Amino acid sequence: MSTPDHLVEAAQELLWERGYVGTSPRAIQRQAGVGQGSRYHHFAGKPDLAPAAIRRTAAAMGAAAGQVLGGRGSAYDRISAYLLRERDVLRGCPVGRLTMDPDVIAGDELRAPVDETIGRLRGRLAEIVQEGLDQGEFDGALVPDEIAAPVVATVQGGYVLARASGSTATFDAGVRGLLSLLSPRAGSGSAA
Amino acid sequence: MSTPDHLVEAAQELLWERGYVGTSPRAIQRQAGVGQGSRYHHFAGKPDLAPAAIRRTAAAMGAAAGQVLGGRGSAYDRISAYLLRERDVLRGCPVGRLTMDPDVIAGDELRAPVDETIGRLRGRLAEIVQEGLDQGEFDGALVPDEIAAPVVATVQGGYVLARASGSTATFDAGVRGLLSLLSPRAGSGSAA
DNA sequence: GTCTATAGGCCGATAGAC
DNA sequence: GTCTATCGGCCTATAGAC
Repeated sequence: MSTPDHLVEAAQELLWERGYVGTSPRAIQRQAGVGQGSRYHHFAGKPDLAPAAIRRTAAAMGAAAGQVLGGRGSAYDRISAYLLRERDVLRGCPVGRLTMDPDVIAGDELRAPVDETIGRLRGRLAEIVQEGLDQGEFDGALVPDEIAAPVVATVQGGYVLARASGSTATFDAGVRGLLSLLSPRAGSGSAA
Repeated sequence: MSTPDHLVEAAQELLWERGYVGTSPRAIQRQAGVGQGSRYHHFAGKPDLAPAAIRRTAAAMGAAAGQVLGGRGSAYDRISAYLLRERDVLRGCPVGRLTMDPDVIAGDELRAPVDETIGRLRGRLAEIVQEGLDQGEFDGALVPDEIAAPVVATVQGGYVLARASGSTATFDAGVRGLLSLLSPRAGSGSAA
């Protein structure tokens, strides 16, 4: 792997762990094991390195989510697969985490990749809910966009619960609870 | 108001906006409009000031949530009141936000007030869900702890969605969607 | 109880050798 | 392309005057 890639990867790790305000370019180069000159040769500064790292993280996240959601089961099965997907829960979401950073939210360059990744995820989930509605799998009163939102939010908020308590149990409880609310058996569903 | 209170209040504001790693003692004293000597007279340093600020914020949040949840309507009505409660959505949750901070999570002194506040909120919501179950208001298959979690998570995750998109619309969509899933009319509920 | 001055550290960025 | 040296800035914390 080339030096720029090393730097971007180190930046991804630190942005995930400490956010934008907590990540110094010095720490990035230290983590990447490269000198100061090398870093400045490849990147103009933090405002140049951070977007590259965020874009790469966002792309990886989007691809992983897309793969889970692109399966072949019922709508409920695919949403379930997304919610139950393996995660490093106590580390939180490398993309969603950035929204708590004022410097990320302040400008479009850093915010855009975050917004697009989460927006696409919501859109994809809404499509799947619509498919479920078409199949009579869900209560016809449900609005796809309004179901996609709490699905994503339960994951993002689940990280908050888990990190607050220091345990993944609360994340898991949230996922199970949301699935019980979505369950075709629990809703009036096609049987209504 | 006394000088220590000024400092704690300034710390609360900055911790909400920029988190622990992004908040310098210097910025706190600047915001409070006091000098360096005054600050060090009242507080030993950031590890002394931050817990005081976090505890006060957590107490205020807990009291506000308790008031909304202590109403007299049906279980659904009280959960609905909590979810629809007025919020400064784009600023996010002053308590939940802290969970994304590695320095807050690292030690018990800063994490404990956050954990207790969120834990009590979950517990209170679970009690209300149990009341709803007792009244036949909800589907009997629902587990109180597992419903309380996505309720809190939808709020916490809703902040992520809203801040990512720069709009409160996604937060509102999540709340509406979750309420539609909880609605006695949509579930099999007492009619099952 | 509050001020100013100062010490010492880390940071971001640049300059220049190799 | 990578290094080391260095400047200027902001920070945390302390010391001492008032």
